[in-house]
Amino acid sequence: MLQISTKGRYGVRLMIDLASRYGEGPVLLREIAGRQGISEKYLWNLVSPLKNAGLVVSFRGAHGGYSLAKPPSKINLGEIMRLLEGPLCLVGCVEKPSECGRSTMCITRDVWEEVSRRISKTLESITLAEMVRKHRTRETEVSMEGKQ
Amino acid sequence: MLQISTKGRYGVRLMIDLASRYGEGPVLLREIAGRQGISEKYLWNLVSPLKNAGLVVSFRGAHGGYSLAKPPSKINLGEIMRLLEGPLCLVGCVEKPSECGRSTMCITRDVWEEVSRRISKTLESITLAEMVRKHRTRETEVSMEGKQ
DNA sequence: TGATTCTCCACTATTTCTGTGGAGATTAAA
DNA sequence: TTTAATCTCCACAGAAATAGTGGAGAATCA
Repeated sequence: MLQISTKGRYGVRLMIDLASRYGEGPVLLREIAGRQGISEKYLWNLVSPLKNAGLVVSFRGAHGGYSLAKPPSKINLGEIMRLLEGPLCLVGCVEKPSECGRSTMCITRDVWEEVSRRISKTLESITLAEMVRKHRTRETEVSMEGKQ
Repeated sequence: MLQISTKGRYGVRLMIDLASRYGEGPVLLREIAGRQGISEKYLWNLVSPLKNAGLVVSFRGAHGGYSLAKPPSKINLGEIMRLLEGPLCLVGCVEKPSECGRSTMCITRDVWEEVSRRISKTLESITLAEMVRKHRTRETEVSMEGKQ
């Protein structure tokens, strides 16, 4: 279906949640789970690869939790998606030259790679900082509307 | 994994195969299957929706087969992919406003829709005619190399 | 008539997705 | 030191999608 999975969707929301609390100390998975409506257990599956890749840091024990490892302006959606969804590639191009035996295939491959490049480029151009800023703007708009 | 399925990949190859024989009468599924290395049976699953959508026409009985319903220059990869992979949308956006209850979600949706738009635009800008032309160019290049 | 070819429904095996369970390790605070 | 909080990790499982097969039947041409 060419749809991204919940891993990518939830993972981005998780990171935006963390980004909007950057500098305020560790955030509990439980809190994020509550705010985002995702089970704490499942969240761990998402935060784990992000931690291994060095995008977030964890603190164990009481008053522990997770924080971004760098400022939100230094993290883009491309790296998050790549960690959670795998290579942002519409076909298994990098790893399997075997698929490329057919000449017709090679022509179509050019197309898939072009599209893949554009997806990567688009996602890499968006940082968590921008997402947080947009989010706050929208929140303000919504609360203003409510008062009219 | 953000990968397109064999439906889309094989389907495009199927259509390029038909396009490169446009005007030469019906083409047998069996021949396409042989050339493309795809089972005849599975090909039917791909050609069926393309026929229902009016992109190809079929001829039954002896000397039957399939042909493009329009010139290759009038068919683009976007419509083929949409028929075989479903809507070219990274999230279930059009059909489910229910998913949109969360405010954070809405911010991320903007991103997914932007990327989806770019994917559509890219694929819609490429016609079968161009693919066939590229294919022939590459074939020539390969045969030239072989003679040196 | 008979061979050819498309048409269509239904079925299955495999893989991926979307989670869940539970035991254990680590740490902060009382 | 004890206790509660919290992350860590492996394994399992149900559900859905993917990829592909089988076989009977209908239409057409020679």
